[in-house]
Amino acid sequence: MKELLLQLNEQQRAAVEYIYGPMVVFAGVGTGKTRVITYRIAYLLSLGVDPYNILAVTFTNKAACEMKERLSSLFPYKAEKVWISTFHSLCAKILYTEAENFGIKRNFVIYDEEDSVKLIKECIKEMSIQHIGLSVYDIYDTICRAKDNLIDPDSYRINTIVFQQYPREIIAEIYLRYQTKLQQNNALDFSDLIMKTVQFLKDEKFTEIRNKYAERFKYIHVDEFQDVNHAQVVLLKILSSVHHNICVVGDDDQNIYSWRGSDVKYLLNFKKEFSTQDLQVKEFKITQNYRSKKTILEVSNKLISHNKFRVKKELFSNIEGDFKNDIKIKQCQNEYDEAEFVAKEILKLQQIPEFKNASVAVLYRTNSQSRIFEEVFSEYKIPYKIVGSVAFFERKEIKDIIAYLRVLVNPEDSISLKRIINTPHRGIGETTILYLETLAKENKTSLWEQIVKIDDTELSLKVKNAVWKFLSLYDMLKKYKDTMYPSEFIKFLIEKTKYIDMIGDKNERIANIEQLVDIAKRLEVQNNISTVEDFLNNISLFTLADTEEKIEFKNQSFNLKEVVLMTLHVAKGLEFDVVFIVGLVEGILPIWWVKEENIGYKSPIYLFNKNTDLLGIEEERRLCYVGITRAKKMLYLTYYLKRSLWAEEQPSVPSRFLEEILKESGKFKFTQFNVVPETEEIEKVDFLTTGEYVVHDRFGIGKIVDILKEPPYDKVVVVFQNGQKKKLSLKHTKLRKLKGYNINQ
DNA sequence: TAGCCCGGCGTTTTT
DNA sequence: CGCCGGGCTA
Repeated sequence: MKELLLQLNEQQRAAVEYIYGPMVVFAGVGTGKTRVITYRIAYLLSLGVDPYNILAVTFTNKAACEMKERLSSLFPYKAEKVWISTFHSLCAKILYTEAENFGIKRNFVIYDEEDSVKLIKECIKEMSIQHIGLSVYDIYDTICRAKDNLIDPDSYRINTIVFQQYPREIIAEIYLRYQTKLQQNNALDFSDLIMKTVQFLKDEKFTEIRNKYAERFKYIHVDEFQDVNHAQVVLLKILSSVHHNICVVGDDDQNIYSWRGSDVKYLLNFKKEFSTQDLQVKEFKITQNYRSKKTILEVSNKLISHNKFRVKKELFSNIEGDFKNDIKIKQCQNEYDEAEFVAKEILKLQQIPEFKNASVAVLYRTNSQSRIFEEVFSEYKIPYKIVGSVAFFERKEIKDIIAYLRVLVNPEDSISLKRIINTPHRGIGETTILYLETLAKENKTSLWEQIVKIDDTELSLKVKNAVWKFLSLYDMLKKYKDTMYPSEFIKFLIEKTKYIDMIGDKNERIANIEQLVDIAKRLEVQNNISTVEDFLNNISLFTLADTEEKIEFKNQSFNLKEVVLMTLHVAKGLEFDVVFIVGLVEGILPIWWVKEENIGYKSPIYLFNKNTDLLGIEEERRLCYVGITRAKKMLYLTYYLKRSLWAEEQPSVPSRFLEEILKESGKFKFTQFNVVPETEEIEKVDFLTTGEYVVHDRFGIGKIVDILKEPPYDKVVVVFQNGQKKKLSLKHTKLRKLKGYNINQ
C-alpha cells in the first residue's frame, strides 16, 4: 500500500489519507481529481474496508466505466464489488430494487427526451392552448429544472420567484398533467429518477429503507461535484446521513452544465452544507497540473481569468514548453478550409518523431460541426472516431425496436405503443387511435385496455380485423420473449413483425439494427443480461457519450491513433496530446444566444426560456477553458471568416475568447474583421435586395436574407455576424446599407 | 388510411 | 438545408 501512496504528490496524498468525516477537494484542471478518488478507494480497500460499503458517483457512464477500470487495475478483485455508477443509474437501481416497497410497478420504463416531449404535446393538445410563447422543448426543460429543484406541480403553481411575464399557471397545469400521464404510462423521465428516489427516501413511511442505504454507504465519493443540482445534493445528504463520510471533488472553473440545473454554489458551500455539529468538513486543495505544458496552462489561465464569478487559483505545471511551437492559431476562409487545414496538420504531425503515436482530438461546440470533418477526413484517408454524434439510441429504427420491447414488457406505455402499432403499416391509423384514446379516457382505462377490448367498440370490421391481427402478433411475441436471449429475440422480432421487410435494402438502417444486436450480445456476455427486461434497464441510461462510431481506412500509412471527434461537453475529463478547437467564431463559441450581461448563475430557475434566460458568457468561457485544458503537448485554435448557414454564407468574426487569450501577450499578431463604413441611408425596403449587407448600431453587420411586405410595416430579415437572425422594420430600426465590406488584416 | 406537397421554422450542450 | 405539422387527394 505504501507504493500506492508514493505514486501521489503531497497534496493528493493528504486527501487520499483523510478517511474520516466529510471532505471536499478543490482540484484544479489536470491535477488528478479522478486519481484522488480511485486511489482513495484503493486505499480504503487496502485498509480492509468492505467494498460493499463504498459508493462512487459520477455524471456520465463513460466516467463510471473509466473509474471502474482504473480501480480494477489497482485492486483487481475487490474493485468489482464497489458500487460505481452515475446518479441516474444509482437511482434507477434503487427504484427497481425497492419498487414493491415504494408501491410502484417494477416494470416501469424510462422516457428519454423524445418520449417525454410527445407526452407534453399530448397535454398541451388536451388543454387546447393557443400560444404560450415557449416551445415544447422549453416547457420540457422548465419542468425538468423544476424537478431538479424538487419542486412538484403544486409548489410550482404557488411559487413566486417565477418571472411574471411567463404563464406560470399554464406551465403548472401542463406539469401536473404530464406527471399524471407519466404515471398512467408507467414511465419515469430522467429527472424523475432522482426526484422520486429522493421523495421516497425522505418519506417517513420508508425510514427503514432510507436507513438501509445510509447504513450501507460508509464511504461516499462524488466526482465533478461542480455539476450537481439540488436534487442530487439532497440525495447525497440522505445517503450520507448516518456516517457523514462523504468525499467530493470538483473545480468551479469546469461547471458547464448549469443549463441542466447544476449550480456551482453546492461545491463552494459544501463546507457549510455538509458539516455537522461533531464533524467539520475538511477542505483540500490540489494545484499542480500534470497534464499540460506550462505554455498551454498559461493560455488557459489567461482565458479563465476573464470570468468574474470564480475562485482564484494558482495552478502550475512543471512541464516546459515553447510558446511558438505549442500553440497555433489559424485563420481560415470558411469551414471547409478549416477542416482541410486540420487534416493537413494531422498528416504533418505524424512525420514529427515526438508526435508519432500522439492522441489527437478535434473539439467543437455543436454536433453539427462534425460533418465537414467527416467529409474531409475521408477525403484525406484519416481514420477517425466520433464520440456521441447523432445518438445511436435516438435513431428511428432503434427507437422502434426498443418500443416493441417496451410494449411487451409494459403495454401501458402508450407512447411506445402508438409508435409501433402501425409500424410497419397494419391498417390501424390515426383516426382509430384517436377514437380509442377518447374511449380510454371516458372509461378511465389505458389505450392498451381499449385495444384488448376492441370487440366492444363500434369500429368497422376491417379495422377490428387489423387490431386482432396485431393482438395475435403481440401474444405470439410475448410467448417467445422469455425463451431466448435479447439479441436473438430482436432478430426474431424484426422477422415476425415484418419490420425488416419495411426497411428493405436501406443498408444504413440494417447496419444500425445489427449494431443493436451486437450491443445486446455484448451486454449478455459482459453484464450477464439474459432477459428483455434486464436489457431495457441497461440501455435506457445509455446515452450519447457511450456510442462511438469508428471509421477506418485500409492500406494506410497512418501512424497516429485514430483522431477523436467530439463536442467540448463530451471532452470533459479526457486528455489528448494534440487538441484542435475549431470554429472559434462569435455565434458558435460563444454560442449566439448568450448575452454579455448574463454572466453568472441564476438559480434556481423555475421557468426559463432558453433564448433569454439563464445562460451566460461565463459558461461559454468555461467551456472553451475545458477544451484548451484537454491538451497536453499542443493546441490549435482555428476560426474562419465566412460560414455557411443553411444555404447562406455569412461573415463571421473571431471569437472574443481568442482576443482575451492574446491580448497583452504580444506573442501573436491578431487579425480582426473590420468594416470599411461606407454606408447609405435606406428610405424604403424597395431599395433593398436579398444578399445585400446592412449595418445596425448594436448588432453590427448583417446580411439581408428576406424582405417581407407585410402590413402594417414592411420588414427585412437580417442575419447578423453573431449568428442572430432578426426580423426588423425600418420604421423602428435604424439600418444603413453597406456598400461593401473588407477584411482588414 | 396513407402518401404527398407545402409552408414555417429552428440554429446548443447530456442524464 | 432538413424536419416537422397540417391539409389535401387517391
